[in-house]
Amino acid sequence: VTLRDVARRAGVSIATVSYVLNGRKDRLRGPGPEVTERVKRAVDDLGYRVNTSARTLRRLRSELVAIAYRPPVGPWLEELVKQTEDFGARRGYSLITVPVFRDDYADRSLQVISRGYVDGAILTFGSVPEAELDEVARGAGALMILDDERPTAPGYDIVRVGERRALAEATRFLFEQGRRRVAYYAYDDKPGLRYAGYADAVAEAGRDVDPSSVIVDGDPARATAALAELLAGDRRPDAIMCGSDRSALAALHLARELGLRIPAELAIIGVGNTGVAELSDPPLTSVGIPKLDFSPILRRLFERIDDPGLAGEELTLDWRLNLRLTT
Amino acid sequence: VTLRDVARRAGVSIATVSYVLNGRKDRLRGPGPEVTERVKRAVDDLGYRVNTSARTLRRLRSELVAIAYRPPVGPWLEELVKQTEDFGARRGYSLITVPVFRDDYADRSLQVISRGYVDGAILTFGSVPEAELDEVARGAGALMILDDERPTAPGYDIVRVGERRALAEATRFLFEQGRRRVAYYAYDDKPGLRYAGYADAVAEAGRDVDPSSVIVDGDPARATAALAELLAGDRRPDAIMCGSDRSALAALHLARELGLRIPAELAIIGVGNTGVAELSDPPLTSVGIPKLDFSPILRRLFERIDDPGLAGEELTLDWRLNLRLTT
DNA sequence: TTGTATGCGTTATCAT
DNA sequence: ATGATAACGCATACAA
Repeated sequence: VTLRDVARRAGVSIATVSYVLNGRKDRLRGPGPEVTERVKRAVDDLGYRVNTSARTLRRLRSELVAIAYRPPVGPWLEELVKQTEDFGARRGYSLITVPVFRDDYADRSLQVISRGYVDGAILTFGSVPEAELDEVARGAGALMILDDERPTAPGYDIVRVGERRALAEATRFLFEQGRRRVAYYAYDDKPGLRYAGYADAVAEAGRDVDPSSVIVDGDPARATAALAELLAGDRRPDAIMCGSDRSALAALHLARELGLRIPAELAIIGVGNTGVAELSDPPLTSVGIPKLDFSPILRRLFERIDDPGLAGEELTLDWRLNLRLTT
Repeated sequence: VTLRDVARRAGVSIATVSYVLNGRKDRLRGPGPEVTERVKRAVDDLGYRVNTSARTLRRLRSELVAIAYRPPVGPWLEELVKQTEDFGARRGYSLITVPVFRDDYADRSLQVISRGYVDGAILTFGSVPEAELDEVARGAGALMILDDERPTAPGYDIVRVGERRALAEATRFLFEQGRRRVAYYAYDDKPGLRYAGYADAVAEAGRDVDPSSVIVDGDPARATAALAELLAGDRRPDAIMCGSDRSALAALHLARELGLRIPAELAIIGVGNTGVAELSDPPLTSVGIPKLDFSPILRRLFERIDDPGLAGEELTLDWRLNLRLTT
């Protein structure tokens, strides 16, 4: 059922139906109340729904933004999604999210972005494989890329969080506290920027990274087992820099089971500064933005949707150390 | 840059360009290699990308499916998303997900589904407010609704899991084990079907629900505090039926901190039968489908995409009690 | 105030 | 084997 059907039924033209439903740029008021009434009834009777594709084709706007993400999701992403939904709704936009589980499907998953169906998109950390990014970017609408390393370019904006610097800073803090053996513990498949920041600080302190006190394992169960062994061993660390709040909470839990006094015998720092950090017992010191406020990013994204010609800008969402009771 | 630009550049008609890029219904082989080559180069040179809206308008297919969900997400949804991405990819489909945070934005969030832009959608539990469902359904393509209560209808399929029955069964199991005081513990804003199942079994056992041993609180921190108090009190339960695996793990944790022997002094059952249930220490008894396999649902969804006239069917994803070491 | 007619970019049909 | 052309459904400039 299309506009034509409605028009026929209401005894008016297609243009009038469209006018009633969406108004017109060149008119202030709508058609007369009697016509309006007839049209609206016809719409209801027939159960007319606008055809998104036709409208988008005509308007060159879909009023849709997307967030690409790579599972598993954490509270951080959830908050971004929520704020984007809020922010967009006020401007008449809807939000979809695009999960990217596997690199070999990534191009297909991202087509909805790379083929320009959405007016704007936020590509969160790790959601787009390096190899695909150019391809995605050249076909997309407004783009906001969350990435610490990728260089800026004219077509899009980039958001930095300074992971590496922030983790170095946190690790440095532990050394300055007088900690001697600072371990690293993360649920990652392989060491990344966060580990690099840790390693930076270790090197800066004039030490070598001790491989036996670095646990990087994508499988939480295996990682936990390794950590338990480390904590029970004779070269027990007196601090753990963790790759996430989740792993930090697990470490905290383990440490308490072993009866270690926190932070006296063992300091723990997480990453993300998610809500659970504040609520844990004891509250967890964590690296991250103090308050999850993405409005600068969203403002900029919608600016760019309105004006695609904007130069590429570098935004920043500074991560820093949020001290609580585990350090 | 459109097909016309490419055609001009390659010195062929737009029909030929389309032919090269997508084949034709009425031809088996493609155009000659020389033309093909010219067209492909023109496409590369100009950076042509198909316009999704135009294609969808013409084809009456977007090759997109959606999953609507209500945050927070659990492992269950993540697995569904992953399997859908896999399943769809084999059929040339991409997946988007539609988060629905707030009921007052729900209609807007769901527009991408209700306005028929996706060929099919899975509406997971709680993602669509009751009041919106008809509205969404009438505009959508193929629909699969995960819901235990909504009646079947000709336009879509419904998946039942039998939450209420399954929770009653689990609770009954606890009574049959000889447990006397079975508490209920959930991170929900208000009692729902799961609680109802618990209450059914309590009534069936000829008892009254003891309000002091029912903890239903959307805030995990508050809920945990309440449970701690309950477990420390003089009317300590000897079993806890939990509303999720997550809350069950928290209860398990708490119980162990209090030094309770599990399952001798306290039995715990979770819901979801997620991966963590198997991996916890001790492994958690949990209500859910034994293995997260959504292929029957997906098969049916795509069947319906191919043949929208199909009658409404009732699928089932039987939840049952998966016994492990906490009971 | 309402209607007519055009074009958005594609694909499918029919003609060459 | 390739091309011309007519829709797909909608929004708008322009005419009435």
